[in-house]
Amino acid sequence: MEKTNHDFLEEETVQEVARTFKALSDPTRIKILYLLTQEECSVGHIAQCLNMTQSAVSHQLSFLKNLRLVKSRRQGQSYFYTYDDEHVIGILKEVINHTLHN
Amino acid sequence: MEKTNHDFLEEETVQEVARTFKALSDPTRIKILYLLTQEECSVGHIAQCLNMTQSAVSHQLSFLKNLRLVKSRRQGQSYFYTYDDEHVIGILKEVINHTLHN
DNA sequence: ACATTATATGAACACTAACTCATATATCGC
DNA sequence: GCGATATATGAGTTAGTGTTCATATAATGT
Repeated sequence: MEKTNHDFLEEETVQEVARTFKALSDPTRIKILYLLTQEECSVGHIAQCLNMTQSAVSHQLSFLKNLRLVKSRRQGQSYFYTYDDEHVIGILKEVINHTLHN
Repeated sequence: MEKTNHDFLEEETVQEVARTFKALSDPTRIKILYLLTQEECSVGHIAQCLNMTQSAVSHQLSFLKNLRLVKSRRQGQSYFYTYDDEHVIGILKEVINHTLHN
């Protein structure tokens, strides 16, 4: 096929798609998001569940929040996080299931 | 929820899921895979279409081949690549469409 | 107001990843 | 066999990523 006959994605589109997948490409972030599919979690709870430092978890949460994949609400001294992108969570679950059944 | 009541993924599963998403997290690989959804391509053709060096494309193809996301056949001096994982291509298309319609 | 608890944030560090450059390998036409 | 073409591959470089450590911010209980 000639180059001119191909369908090319806009550079901006490619970048955005890459960003989405990148968010899901780290084991820690996968674990965090998977936890959040089960319940709203505080930072400390996540850290405890995943055996990670508070700081490491917080950094990743702020990463996910920038991409609007999670959101947070304050309650007293704690922040509670929930996922905020049904589509991305759906993709994650799909790949997890596919991986489990292979 | 108590930690013991959560559902945790096997470490191996998480790693594999992360690998899959990582494959899709780079703009170049996205472009290559998207091209391959349209037709079987030689390395040179891909390089020309994407304005990249032969070497850069070849490195990424070998990356994708290691994960069995693409396969190649030789024809004369050329190698022709096709995608080799319907599920991953499906995920890619889904995220592309979702990105386009937002 | 002060100590405590929970979280966020910035800097530094180690590790990884993608590209370039040079070169190796393999096929083709002659 | 030889030059030309197409691709693969290894080393080196540079940019990016995830963690730790130290510290800042903010709410709570006394």
